[in-house]
Amino acid sequence: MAIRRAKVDKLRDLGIDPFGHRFERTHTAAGIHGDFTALEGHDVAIAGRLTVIRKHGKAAFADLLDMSGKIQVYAKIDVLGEAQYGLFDELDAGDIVGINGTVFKTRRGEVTVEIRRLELLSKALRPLPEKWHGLTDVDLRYRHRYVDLIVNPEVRETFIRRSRIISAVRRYLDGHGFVEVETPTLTLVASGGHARPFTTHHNTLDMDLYLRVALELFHKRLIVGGIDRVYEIGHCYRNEGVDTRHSPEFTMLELYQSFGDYEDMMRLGEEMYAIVAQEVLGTTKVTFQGKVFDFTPPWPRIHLLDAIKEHTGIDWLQVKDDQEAVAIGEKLNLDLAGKRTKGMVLDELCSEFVEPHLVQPCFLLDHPVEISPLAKRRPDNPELTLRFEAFANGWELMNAFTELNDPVDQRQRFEQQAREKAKGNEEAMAYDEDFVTALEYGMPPTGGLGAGIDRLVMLLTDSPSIRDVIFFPVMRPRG
RNA sequence: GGGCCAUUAGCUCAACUGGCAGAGCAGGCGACUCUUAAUCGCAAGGUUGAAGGUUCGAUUCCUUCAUGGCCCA
Repeated sequence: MAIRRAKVDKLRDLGIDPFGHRFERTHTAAGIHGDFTALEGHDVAIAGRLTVIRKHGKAAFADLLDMSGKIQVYAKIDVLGEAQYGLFDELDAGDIVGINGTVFKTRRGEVTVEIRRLELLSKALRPLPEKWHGLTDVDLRYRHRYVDLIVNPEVRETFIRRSRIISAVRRYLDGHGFVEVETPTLTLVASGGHARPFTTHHNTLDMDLYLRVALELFHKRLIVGGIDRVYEIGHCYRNEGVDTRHSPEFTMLELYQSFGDYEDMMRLGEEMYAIVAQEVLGTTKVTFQGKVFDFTPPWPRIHLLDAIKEHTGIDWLQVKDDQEAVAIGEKLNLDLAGKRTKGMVLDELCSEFVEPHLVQPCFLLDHPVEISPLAKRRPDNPELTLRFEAFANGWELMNAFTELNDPVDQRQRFEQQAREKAKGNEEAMAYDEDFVTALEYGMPPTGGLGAGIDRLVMLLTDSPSIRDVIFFPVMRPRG
């Protein structure tokens, strides 16, 4: 660092600005590789970071990295002259330069730009990590993502693909008449999801606020207001543990369609995933960590209680109360610490005995009402709801229902959730009085769907950890 | 929250059973006009994550803590 700083001073003394200005590019690295036959012998202007430099006395090679990839550049004293070659000789790996030069191919067949004019655009004061092994320490990769992006090309590819996935989702929904909306992240009540919220404080209003855990209740207010089809892709925040599939700050897609139901959402969900995979990967058969998941619609529909019966032998509709549910859970050796209600036992039963079997994309249908406080009851069995969750690889990918639009029932569901909370379920849903008021004005029958974007990106980029698809995951400060 | 593992030079890693902390790359100086992990020579680079303990002696053994990873809840 001290040496690099001295170099900066030396360059300034020579009248060279170590932190240059605008540079007009005509080509990118990948563009030159792709169009070599037409470009051979022609002049190009490129800019980027020098990642390695190989000096040979009065000539030198270097690799220049721009967002499209790498291209070799060649500096020769005969061509550049003493002054410009001297500048090149002063450069370090990591420096950012602009180059005007001529495209040619070396004797070894490498497409290269012979430098005719060189401009230093930014001096690097810190050295890049080792050129062969690069940066592998995951802690450092997340903390210094900018370095990770410079030295690990697959990281750039992953995040570019993330962007493509999200635009494909937007294109699909825009094409189906959905209106993209933005709703508050700072809220008086954090409801709509089963999670503990983050709290914060507004100073001038002197009030506590919560970061949203879901988009749902604001979207349904918009449905009440007559915006027939809405969607939002945005961050939600859940104050809970961190592992390879959970991040406290994550990206959620939610969408609501008036006059529809959960059958519409199933068709929309499977079609959207298939189309996005097709657009981004060119196939609906997705390879993830050596396994292949086939997202081609239609996905199998599995009734939740059938799956429970199949994997545990229990007929859940015969379970009368919390006490009996807990007894069943204990008999199956479930860890029910703090879980004392029918809903919590069923959740546990499901994660333990059913979800691990849901490997290929499928829909799990018709959840009991006690774990679905925002979903409409089935007309043929009011103990069940018109709800589904989509699964693949044992992961929950979507959660959707025919939305509950009866304000009286909604009020009772919130009250039931409040009782759950009183019994120790910290993830029970918060009571949102204003949302019930909205329903009292009348909400049309509506199908709604929520999906974790990060998990979709993980599947489509073959990333084993959610932190591989979030640029700057939450980290503790280094000790 | 629990278990296991890791933490040594800017980066990637060594250091046998407790006995002088080392290498490659990067960086410095020098040589070299088609290299691509360029090559060759020279010199330099360290609070071994932190604190404590055992010991004549600790990178190594023990305890606590910090950060991260994997698995479990």
